[in-house]
Amino acid sequence: MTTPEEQSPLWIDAETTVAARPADHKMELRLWLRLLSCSRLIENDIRRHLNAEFDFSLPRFDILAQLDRADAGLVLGEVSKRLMVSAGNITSLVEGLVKSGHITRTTSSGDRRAQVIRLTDKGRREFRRMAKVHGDWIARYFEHLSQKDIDKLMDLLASLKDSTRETILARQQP
Amino acid sequence: MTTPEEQSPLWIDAETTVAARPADHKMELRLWLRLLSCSRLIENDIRRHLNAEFDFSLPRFDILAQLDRADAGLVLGEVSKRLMVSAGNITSLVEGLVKSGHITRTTSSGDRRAQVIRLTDKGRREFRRMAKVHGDWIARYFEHLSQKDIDKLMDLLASLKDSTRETILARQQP
DNA sequence: CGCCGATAGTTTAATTCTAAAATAATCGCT
DNA sequence: AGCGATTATTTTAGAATTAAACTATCGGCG
Repeated sequence: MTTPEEQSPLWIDAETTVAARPADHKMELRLWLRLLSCSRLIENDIRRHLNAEFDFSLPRFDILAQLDRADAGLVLGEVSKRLMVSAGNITSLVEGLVKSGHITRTTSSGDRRAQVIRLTDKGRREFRRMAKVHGDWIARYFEHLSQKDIDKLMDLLASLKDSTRETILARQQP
Repeated sequence: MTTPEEQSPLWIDAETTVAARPADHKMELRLWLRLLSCSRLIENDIRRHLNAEFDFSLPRFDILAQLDRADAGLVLGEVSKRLMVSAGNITSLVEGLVKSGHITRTTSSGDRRAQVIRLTDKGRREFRRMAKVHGDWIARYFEHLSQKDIDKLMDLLASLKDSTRETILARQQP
């Protein structure tokens, strides 16, 4: 409680835990920034590749990727949720993908508010072609990590995702 | 090294390593998607908060954050590099921050091409006020993780960043 | 049935972002 | 000194993004 911070005071005992430290949160901030920079580094590189080699944008690719796993198609809201982007954003991307012939869009039979989108044959063909190369790029970002590190990272990120979700939820219902 | 992937084919022996496996790269792809979703989850939440509580945008906040650590100010290119966003993007954000009185911008004395930006008193004051709360938000995303997990995650993300950089560099010079 | 709150999408306005071309200044050489 | 390559930034055109207001539909309940 009375503890000075980041200078690593050696006299901190085992009871002086995270919660008991003063609220500087320097460690967590650094962790977040590190996470963000990994993410941007990779995302930017993927975007550049996709543009350069296939003349295709990353958000468009992301939508096709969601659809490739969903044979029955997906409702727009579901796509929005999975990609974690706003609903309004999906509308125009979908419009473009319909126009370019990669997907179809139909009103759900059960619910006339809902729009279901599906890959066309062309869409699936082109997505698969890109996805093959895309998988190779991705794997290379991790190629200097051991399998053990990769497994551990998987675990930790799963925990982080859970932790974050919980935190966000908790704040919405006090 | 010997780890089977998610279908757990028990017959894969110890020699069937990453390199020897067929090039599906499923594991790496999942890892990347998990990293991305942690990142977006947190980033979106921070953005919402900053907007709701301070009526300030995340990219603007990010620029102030860089400047708060740099008393001598920063050259635009350096800001662009650190935030990993394109140079053209910085130009207009800086313009806005100058207009709102949070930063100043002067031509570098040594190099008339370069523009140096610095926090104004107002900018520093307002940034610090926001940063205090911001630090608290961030810490909460990690609050369900042990200190050990946080440390491990720090390590692994550092390795990943290195690995990724190496991969990206290697591709540019064959 | 008929209203009412919730849900699915779209629209709108404004911001953020990128890639690529243009501008301007510096640096390294000869 | 001056030329050519490099570097720092700006401009441009267009895509992606969000929040918030709006429209249409659904589902439940009196």
